[in-house]
Amino acid sequence: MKGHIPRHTACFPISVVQELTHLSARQIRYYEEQGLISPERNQGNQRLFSLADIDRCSDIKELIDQGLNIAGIKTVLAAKKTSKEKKVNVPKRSIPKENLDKLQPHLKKLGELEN
DNA sequence: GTTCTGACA
DNA sequence: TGTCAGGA
Repeated sequence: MKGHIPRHTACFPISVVQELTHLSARQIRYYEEQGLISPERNQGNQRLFSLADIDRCSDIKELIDQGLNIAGIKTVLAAKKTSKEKKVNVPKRSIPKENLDKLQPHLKKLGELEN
């Protein structure tokens, strides 16, 4: 048989991705908004996913299950693109830099209260 | 019937 | 994230 579809040939509707990744259409669309995936579009403006896209969604799914937020996933996927097999240190939960900045004042106050 | 975008809880 | 509206 040669019914093999090239990994990068986009030809699946979002419903298929939902079944194969166990992600909701809402999530799939949101992840695209965040630049995590880049499905193509047909003439009707409907998304067309390739097997590569679905694979990527599976990765995202797992990372989400592990408690990672979008920022964390972006980091992982970026690292994955660079090193195809090198093992990268991935924090269980990445904290957006913005939040860390907001935390500084509070940490300072806590320190003062301790004294 | 299925998917799309935008918006609100 | 879920869900609804209104259109393609």
